[in-house]
Order: sequence, then C-alpha cells, then structure tokens
Amino acid sequence: VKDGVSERGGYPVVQKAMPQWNLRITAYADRLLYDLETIEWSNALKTMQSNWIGRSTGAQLFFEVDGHDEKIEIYTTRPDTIFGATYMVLAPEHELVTKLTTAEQQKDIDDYLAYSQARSEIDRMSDKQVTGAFTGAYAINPFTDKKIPIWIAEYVLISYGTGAIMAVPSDDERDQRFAKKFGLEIIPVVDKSDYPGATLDDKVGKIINSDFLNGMEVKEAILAMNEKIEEMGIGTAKVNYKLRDAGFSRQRYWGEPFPIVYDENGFAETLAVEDLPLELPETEDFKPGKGGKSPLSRLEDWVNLENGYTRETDTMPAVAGSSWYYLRYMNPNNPDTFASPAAVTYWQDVDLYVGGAEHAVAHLMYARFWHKFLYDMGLVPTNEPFKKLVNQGMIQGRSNFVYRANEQFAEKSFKEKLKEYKIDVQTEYPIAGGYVDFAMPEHKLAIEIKSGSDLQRYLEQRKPAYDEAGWKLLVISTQEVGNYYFNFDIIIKRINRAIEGTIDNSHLEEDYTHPLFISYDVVQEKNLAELTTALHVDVNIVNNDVLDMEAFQNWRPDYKNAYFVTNKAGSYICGHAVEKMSKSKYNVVNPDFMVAQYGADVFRMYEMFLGPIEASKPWDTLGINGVSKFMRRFWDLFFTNEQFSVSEDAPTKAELKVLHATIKKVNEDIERFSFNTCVSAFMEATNDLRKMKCNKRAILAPLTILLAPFAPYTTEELWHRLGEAGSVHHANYPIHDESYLKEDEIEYPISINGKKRATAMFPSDASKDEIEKAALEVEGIQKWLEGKTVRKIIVVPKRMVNVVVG
RNA sequence: GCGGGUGUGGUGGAAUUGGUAGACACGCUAGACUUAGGAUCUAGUGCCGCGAGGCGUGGGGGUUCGAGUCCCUCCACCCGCACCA
Repeated sequence: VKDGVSERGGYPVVQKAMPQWNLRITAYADRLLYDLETIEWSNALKTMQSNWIGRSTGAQLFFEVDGHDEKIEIYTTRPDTIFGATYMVLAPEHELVTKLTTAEQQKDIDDYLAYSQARSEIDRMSDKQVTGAFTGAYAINPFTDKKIPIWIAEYVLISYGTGAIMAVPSDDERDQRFAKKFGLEIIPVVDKSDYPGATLDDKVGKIINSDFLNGMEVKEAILAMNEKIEEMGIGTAKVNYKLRDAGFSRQRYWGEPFPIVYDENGFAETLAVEDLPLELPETEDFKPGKGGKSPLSRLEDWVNLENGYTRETDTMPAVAGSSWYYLRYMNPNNPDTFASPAAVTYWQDVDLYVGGAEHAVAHLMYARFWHKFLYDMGLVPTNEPFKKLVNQGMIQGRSNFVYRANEQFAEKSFKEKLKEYKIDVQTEYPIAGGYVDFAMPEHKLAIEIKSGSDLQRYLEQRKPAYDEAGWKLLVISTQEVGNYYFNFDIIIKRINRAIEGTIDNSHLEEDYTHPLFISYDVVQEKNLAELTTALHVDVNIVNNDVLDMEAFQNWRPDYKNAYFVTNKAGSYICGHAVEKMSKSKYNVVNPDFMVAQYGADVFRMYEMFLGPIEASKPWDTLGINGVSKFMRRFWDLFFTNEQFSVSEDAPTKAELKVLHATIKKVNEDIERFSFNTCVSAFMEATNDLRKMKCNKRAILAPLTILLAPFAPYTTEELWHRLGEAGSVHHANYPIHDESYLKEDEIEYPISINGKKRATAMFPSDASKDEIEKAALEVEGIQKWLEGKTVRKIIVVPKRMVNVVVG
C-alpha cells in the first residue's frame, strides 16, 4: 500500500471488517513470558518478546455516567491515583461516543471524528499533537462522587485495554499535557518529595488528598485500592497484555487450506480425519474472489460439497508451516501423523537454532506457542521448541562512492588556484550590462567558468571573444579546472596568452559532455564535500578503494566521457560506507563469483573469519585473500617440490605442542561459537609448522580431521592423498592431550608498580619465594629499584610478577 | 520517550575467571625474485619521541599491587517498541 492505493495496480485500499480465524495465543501469554527464563536466548531477544507480550497488572472498573444507564469500563495500572481522576477519555472509535454526546457538543465531536479518521496511523505516530473534543457528558468518580467530564481523544487507543481511561493529570504525563491544553482540573495525589529525581512514570511516593489511602506508599495503596474496588463491586484486579490474538486467515491462493466446512446454517465443522490431508485445488485462476474473498472462493466445484456443506475458502499464513516444520523434520515420511511419538521422544526439540533477529516477535513467538499447545495435547515431550538460539549477524555491503563536481566546484577552486599563483582578479565584475565570474581590469580580461549546457549554449552562440569596449572574454570549462587541478600552469599559460591577445576556445567544443569526478582524498583535503555529489559506484570496478577509471567510463553511457581529478599519485580514490547490500547501492557481491574464484572452502572459512557470528559486519572482498593464502599454505605442508610428500618420522615435542594447542583451542572455541578465532588458530598452527618445515603424518593427519568441518572439500582430498580409505568426516575427531602442552620454563612479565618493565624465564615448578627472589635480580629491573624500597611483591604462578616500590 | 546492545590501531577483529592490550588477517612501507602480475617470499607497522622514555581500549572519576574487563557518571552510534493508561 502506497498513498492509499495498491503499489502494483494502483487500486484504492479500504479497510473492511471480515470474519477470520484467529489463534488464541493470548491464552498462552503468561507461559510465553515466564518460560523465557528457561531458555538460552539472547537478552535482546527475550526483552523483545517480553515487551511484545507487554504484561501489566492493574484494575478494571466501571464509572457511572451522570444521567445515563451506561457505564464506562476502564483499565488502569494505577488504581491508587483514582482520587486524582478529574476527567475521562474515550477512544474516538469507542461505541459509547455516539450515545453520550450531547446536542450542544455534537458538532465538536463530529468535527473531531472526521479529523481523526482522516489521519493515518503514521500521522498519529509521527506528530503527537494534543487533540480532543468534549462529549458534553459527565461520569461520576466513584470515590470522590464528583462529576467529571468525558472527552474523546486520539491518544486513547481503541485496541488496548477497554478503549477508555480515567485521566489522572497529576500523575500521568499524557493526561497532564491534555489537561493543561484544555484547562481541566489537576489534583495532586502522590507526593514524590521523598524521591528526588523520580519521574511521573515511577510508581513511588506517598498518597495524599485520597481519603483512606492517605499516607500509604504507592505499592501499598494499589493493593488497598484493588481490595476496595472488589469490595464495592465496581471492578476487579486484572492483568492486561499488549499481545493480541493472531489473525490466521489470508485471502490468498498460496497457503494451507483450512480443513473446515460450514453446514447450511453457517456453523463450522472440522473435516473428518479420513478426508485429510486437504490439498489446494488446482487452478489457473489466481484472481481474488468477489468482495475481497480468497481466490479459492471462485472454484465453486471445490467449495460446494454434495451434502450442501461449503468449504472455508481462506488459506493459512506462512507462519502456519514455519511454526512446526522442525517437528516434521524428525519424521519426514510418516504418512499418518506429523511425527511419531517415538521420533519426538528421540529428538525432543531443537538444541540450537541459528536465525536472524528479524524473527524475534513473529515466527519465534508463534513457534513457541504452537509447541506449547502440542505439549498440552501430549503430542511433544518438551515445553519449548528452541533450547538455545543464536542470532547470526547480517553480512553488510561495503559501498563505494565517486564524487561528481557541482557547478560551484570550478569557480571555487579556480579562485583558490589564482590566489596560490598570486594572480589578482576581481569577482562578479560588471561588464557590458552583465556580470562575469572573474575580471582583470588592468588587462581588460574577463574570465567565465562554464560547464554542461551553459557551455554548450555559449559555444552555439559563438559570442565574439572581444566586446565593443575592448574587453577580451576567456572561457574556461569546469572540466578544464578539474583536469588541470594539479597542473594548473597550463591554465595560467592560457590566461597569459589571453592577456597578450591570443584566445583559443576551440578545445572547449566537447567539454560539456564530460562529467567531472573528484577523487575522495582530494575532496577531503580541499573540503569539497559541499561542491560535489556523492554517487554510488559499482564495487566490482573498485579495488581497495581505487577506481578503475577505464572500467568506470564503460560502466554507464553517461560516464563515457568522464574526466577525473585524481590525487597526486594519479589514482582516483573512492569514498566508502557500510550499508545493507542492495542493487541500487551497487555493493552486492555475488557469492557464486567468490566461490568460483576462491573455492567453497575458502569462501566458507572467510565468512567465519570475518568476526563473531552474532555481529553484523561488512563484506570485504580484499580480506578473502588472507584465508585463501592460508588454505594454500596448509595444502603446501603436504607437498615438497610440488610432489605429495608426507614423512612418517616421529614428531618433535615442539610439533606436538603446536598440534595439541590447536586441538584444544579449536574445540574450546567451537563450544562457544567462536568460529573466527578457530580460523585464526588454524592459521597460527600452519604458520608455525611452516617455519618448522613439518610434513609429518602424525601431525598433519589429526590437523586435517580438525579442519574438516571448516574446509570439508579440501580436507577430504588431502585425507585421501594421505592414503586413508573412508571419509575424513567419519574419522575420529581429535582430542588434545594436556601432557604435550606442559612447559619446562614459563615466561613471566615483570612489572614495577603495575607497569611491565621486563620479562624473564622461570622454571614452571619454581616456588613463589624463588620467583620473588629471582625477579629482583632480572636484568633491566635493577635500575627501577635504585633508591626505592620494595614494599611488596605479588607473584601469580604461571602468570606474572608485580613489584610494588615506593 | 522506554527497553536492549555496542564503543579497542588506517580496517575486520583477538584478549575465555581482573594478570604481558592489539592474536589472526586486511591494508600500508621497504626489500628480494620476476615473462612488471591484483603472484610468491623476507622484514617492519598502536601513537608521540633521535633516544631514555611517555601516552594508549569513547570522555571523566573510583576500587585494586594490577582494570579493555568491576563500580559511578557522561557521550556517541546501532537495534527493537512507541500515546499500552
């Protein structure tokens, strides 16, 4: 929907009440909220769900209306402030509005209803104006017995609570704004003087002006008032939710059809089990049915059954499938049920769910709800579907920009260049009834800077280079200024020739077709941001922010004749920004292309290497070389002079240490989803083994298995070259042996007053006392101790030494 | 406005319980080799300083022998909700 019409066809969009199927997710609101504590999800996601459920506790009660039988039902979280309720507000859509409005106020109310109906949701959200209208009717505050006016206003929403409120302007910010604007009474009922800094929203303070509540703390008063309300029979304590029941009908073809039929009287019945599954009927006509009905309603043969029953023609939304597909995965080919009891008992639930945060409140909420329902039906053994959830970040695009010079660019830089060359000119000088950009009166020389169509017009008119008063006119194109930005002598020569009397404008003929682009570093250095327009450029013709200028000219016809202001090195540097990948931003990198160039293993590892799994981060094509280099180096460990060559010799202590340290690190990091540091560990190991010139099977074989989940294809090939029969992915995964990691000597940093001043090797089994003594003897430490007293020495075994002196 | 999160070199990031900040990689600089190629190899690379040394994890303050990590406070950015009574 755009501007009230459908974006595709331009048809008007109207709101319409329709009977629809709803899922009573609200019945599970409390369990959906409290069970969040039992699952391993991120805080962000849990709070999102809990805000979405929006549980609040308060009271629901009735206010009598003066002179009417009607009562107004309201919901409040602050029953303690009821003595301060000086007026009431109904949502404009509230059903009592028409009944209560008095004749005198009819026009005001009609005007207001017209106003609020015309305002879209977006209007209401973006400008929160204080608006409203008086109905002319009065309610009775059940505690003060005072008559209080009933208003209508947009700020009360029909969809939350009861669509009506008691307004307490002393203790609610919105009510206060409203009361002030319309001059309504404000009675203070909560004394917050004991709580400096507390806002109106904070439920703290001492109750005043409230009869039997006086002197109570807010929390205490809420309980007391709830009791009183129930005692008086005018209301009850109540829990309220923001969460709404889920609309489950769609008027579309694609979607699961409802297994529901209606009898002659329109009562719904479920299809018999033997008639399931109900499949979508085939059709080639997907147009909507009459009156906004689903396309299925057009298929009369399918809709009308022999026994006089008719089928439901709406279909289910996408969440119908996504709410429980993981259960079907447990037993995909079972023809009788979604999954056998044996299968669900075996698989239980989803141990780890990796998905985007965009599913936070829709899919992930529905799936939990469905799962809980199935649990209640005894069909699944667990209460929650996804025990642990990790939100992977989005790979963003790194966009590049070129900077097109605006009209004002040339004038400004021309002026600066003239200043640099100490050439004195006047600007905006009046000549022959008009103005020229620059003038040198002593030489009777006028200079105009022209570009684009302006230049084209000038050339077509073929104005003479001299006017009647004897002034000479030199035209310089914007493109020239840019072109010779670092070689301005050429333009100075033209000016000098013009002073002598030779003016040659012939080269300007084509300049107007040349857009001018300025290198980003020049834009920065010369502060040209406002004189240029940043345009997205295809990242595929930019390398390391350096533009391939020829490719740029061929990129789009408009840029065929582009001129560039390069930096002093002759390169055109592009600006950059991290944004969502998008075609319009020309920052999309095609993974197929990357896989073709580097292979799937390198691509896969580079995605892991980019950073933590939860973080969104920019795709940086350059960095993939690092992983590619690693992969080749790892491969090279198995080769000597391009021949596969693996030694059967026993490994050294140092080599075993590299292997086992890597196994330990990688296995630990996998446990905490830190795949980027796993890749780093593999790189370190490879670098170390390269230096040791290690090609021993005893080291390389376990390393190959360890790497297999990260680089499945390459490792499989190496595995076979190692002469192993089965798949590397079925090999026993290595476990580290702590004994290989033991050190005889440990390097200790030695600090003086917390600042590291030296390092020294001490035996790993040295006692604290031995280290303390030895540390003071270390070379480079002595000079820090001169003339000072050693007050304390802290030794953390196998970590560090800190000497406190003073 | 409310709620959640994040701030570390030129860049992506590492530092798992308070214990050598900057692992690993990109980029950059210099050099080697070379059919000069966006290949490969070697060395260097937080900042300031010739040096000794000083400074340094968004800013300020605190706890501690020791703080990127804990506490207080301020700032910036990102995400979610948004008149929820």
